Amino acid sequence: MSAGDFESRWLAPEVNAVWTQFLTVTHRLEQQIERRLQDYHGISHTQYEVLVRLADADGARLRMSELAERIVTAKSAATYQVKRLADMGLAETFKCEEDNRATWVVLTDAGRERLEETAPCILSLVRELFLDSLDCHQAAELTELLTTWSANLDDTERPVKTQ
Amino acid sequence: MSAGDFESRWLAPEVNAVWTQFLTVTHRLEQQIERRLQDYHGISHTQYEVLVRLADADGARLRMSELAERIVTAKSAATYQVKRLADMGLAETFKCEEDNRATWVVLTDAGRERLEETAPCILSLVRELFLDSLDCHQAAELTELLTTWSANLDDTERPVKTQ
DNA sequence: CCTCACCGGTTCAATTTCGAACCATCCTAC
DNA sequence: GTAGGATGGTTCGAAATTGAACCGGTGAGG
Repeated sequence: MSAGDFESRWLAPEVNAVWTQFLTVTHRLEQQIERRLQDYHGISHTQYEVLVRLADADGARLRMSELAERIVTAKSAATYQVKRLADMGLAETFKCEEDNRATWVVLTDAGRERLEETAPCILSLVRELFLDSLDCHQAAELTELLTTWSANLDDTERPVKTQ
Repeated sequence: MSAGDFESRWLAPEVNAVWTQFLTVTHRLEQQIERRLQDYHGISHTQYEVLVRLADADGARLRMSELAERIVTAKSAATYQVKRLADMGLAETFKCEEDNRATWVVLTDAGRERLEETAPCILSLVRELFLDSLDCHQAAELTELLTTWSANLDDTERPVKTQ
């Protein structure tokens, strides 16, 4: 087996270490956020993300599909979680007038309140674990990387039609 | 509301963008890996990770707890997935002689074969989506960041006893 | 030796996620 | 118009994950 062969089948040790550590760090990060959110605010990370995305949206409302895309889940998972949030009184749905197939998801007042209650706690954790470690230079570098990765993901998801 | 107050409750827009994009990118990355693994190799990402960690381990075996820690899941999830892999003939368990409570998880020959079959496909995806975008400088920078984050996670998980 | 706290694993119920199948609506081309 | 494909959502069943409860085994202190 040649060196080139090796490289194409497996990863060079240093590169492999980066990838492994990346997986580990992201999972542990998610885990600690999840735990904090559950313990202190009785809400899951996904549910929190829904609140955030709604609050960020124009008129605090989003079509179901758009929401699913923004929280990066299957549409069915979005349906499920929105129903759950509706039960808690934190979100509501109503029919879209322009397109009878579509449904709007809206943040309720209670939802916004809950978010404002929850955000500081969770954001301080994010700062502590993730953001405070970035100096200006690193933040810029990371932003660039994230943008590149994002573009890669787009390309792979909808493969380029090379005419 | 003062600027400082704002900063402590919410995130400055640029920083917020980094965090949001980080979440999005990591989720989409996981999703595409998962899909590729399922479609082409009928195995989940978690199961693949188990195979990888076992193959990396001394003697291709690991205690159940150690395995759970390395794939970053609850012990019960490790038990479940190992059972699943055992059903597929890709892993086996046996009692630990030194400690009657413990169980070893071992990679079988079939397991190693399956891994060698699967790895190139998935690693090429990881390269394409993630690794190839890193030049030397960025790789070094990312490694440093990952190490810092990892340390942060350690600290928060087992809070420092400040005497 | 006991006792008792801790540790390694498993079991269990509850929650969440996914994709496939499905329904209804929309829209374009004829 | 209307047929047929695409689009927005929901439903459903299967699989995975979690934490709590639990069971033995271990090992340190009395």
